Amino acid sequence: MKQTYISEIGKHEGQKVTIRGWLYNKRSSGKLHFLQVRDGTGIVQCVVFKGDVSEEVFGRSDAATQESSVVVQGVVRADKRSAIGFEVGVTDLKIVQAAQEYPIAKKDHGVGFLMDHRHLWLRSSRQHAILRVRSEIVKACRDYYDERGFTLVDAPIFTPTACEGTTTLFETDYFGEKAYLTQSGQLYMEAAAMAFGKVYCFGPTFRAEKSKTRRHLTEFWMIEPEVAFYDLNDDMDLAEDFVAYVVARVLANRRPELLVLERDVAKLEQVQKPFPRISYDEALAILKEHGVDVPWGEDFGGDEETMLANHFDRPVLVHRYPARCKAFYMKGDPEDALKALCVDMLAPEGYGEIIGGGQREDDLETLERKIEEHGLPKEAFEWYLDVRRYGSVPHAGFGLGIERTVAWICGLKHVRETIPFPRMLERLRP
RNA sequence: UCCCCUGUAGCUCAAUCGGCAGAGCGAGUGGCUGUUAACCACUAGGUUGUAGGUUCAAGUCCUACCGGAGGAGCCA
Repeated sequence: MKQTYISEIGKHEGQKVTIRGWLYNKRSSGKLHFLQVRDGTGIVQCVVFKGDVSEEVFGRSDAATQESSVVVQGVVRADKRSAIGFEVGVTDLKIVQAAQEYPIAKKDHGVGFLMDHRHLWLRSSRQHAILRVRSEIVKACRDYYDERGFTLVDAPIFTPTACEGTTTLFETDYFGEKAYLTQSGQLYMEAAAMAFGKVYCFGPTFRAEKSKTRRHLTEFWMIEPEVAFYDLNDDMDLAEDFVAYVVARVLANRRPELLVLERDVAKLEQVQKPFPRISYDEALAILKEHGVDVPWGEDFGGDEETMLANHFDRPVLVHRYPARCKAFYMKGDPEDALKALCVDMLAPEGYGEIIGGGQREDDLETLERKIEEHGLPKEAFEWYLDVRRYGSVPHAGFGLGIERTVAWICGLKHVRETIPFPRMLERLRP
């Protein structure tokens, strides 16, 4: 008999179906066994009544252990007591494999234990919901650019040089030469934008920073659009429209998962265009109102970002930071040489920076001077300078960190749950 | 790299002033025809992270190391 997925079970009321999955939990009451069976699309209660099945089937049901793989046959019936409105009256049960004693119990576990068992933790309903939201976010990101004439141009993972300095990169041996795992595809996207106009890349990036916070991973995913002939304002328009679109998609397609996560959906529904846009100088003024005095030229710490974000009910764009706390390729503000034409987007509710980007320096001589000022080896950037030698145009782009975005939309305390197998300062396995 | 907390049964935790290592969950056995982290009864389960030290006596105090957690800094 053909397999029926639990998500489709309501269409089969009164029919005999076959469900293949795993035993999520079991309760029993003498002659009745209540098997909670999950198949990846949902969980359904399968009721085994001693009077309805053979001695063998009832015995197998009695002996079935948590997370054993099973094939259940039975009749779908509506039941008001069920969370999904239906249950299955079992007629036959086969055990594909009888699971050993399952390490993850129904009650409390510490984070360390759960992270050690991440490969099994993925089966729990909460982790399941988070990764379904992540999947939707990734799809929404791709759809957004694909539907707007962008071309996906994948950036390399192995890179010969750092964007700026080598202290935060993972070094590898590349046939006797030093290579680094990429920390951004941006420089390659700039070259690609001059070929295709509108491009994006989406892939993993790596940072060897010894950061031990709820917002950091050593391996995380980033989507980086880059557009020829865009200035800073175009860039901010794009970032705002993009983030509003992604949030709307999750609200449209993943509400049940947000419910499982007990996310305050009203806060997400407020994420509508336009987003507030403030300059770095205005941000300093807001911080001062809250009694925090950041000297001009300093970057914001986590507390300051949270304070700024809490000032608004939706993501806020902060633009024109001091040039000295930004990368060499950022274009200087023509109205104030001390400032860069850059923008960060801070997520609400203390989730921090989810986007960083800006307009790039498009003048050859200025860029050469900046590379020198930053003490970077010019020969390594010759190919990048070529982009300015042959038909340079104003252009801009940004990078959005997927994990911080997932953490924000799901309302999670820590980014470690937003990626299937997180890589962190003290954690490489499983 | 720094600061702080922490390590006791498979898991989550308790153990008063340094004085008999205990509970819940999970597991096993038995019971129960509507359970929703089911419930009830019984059973098993321990080199208290490791190595030293102080003491009549250390899970408890001290030192070092190892693991875990939170925070800071770092962080296109």
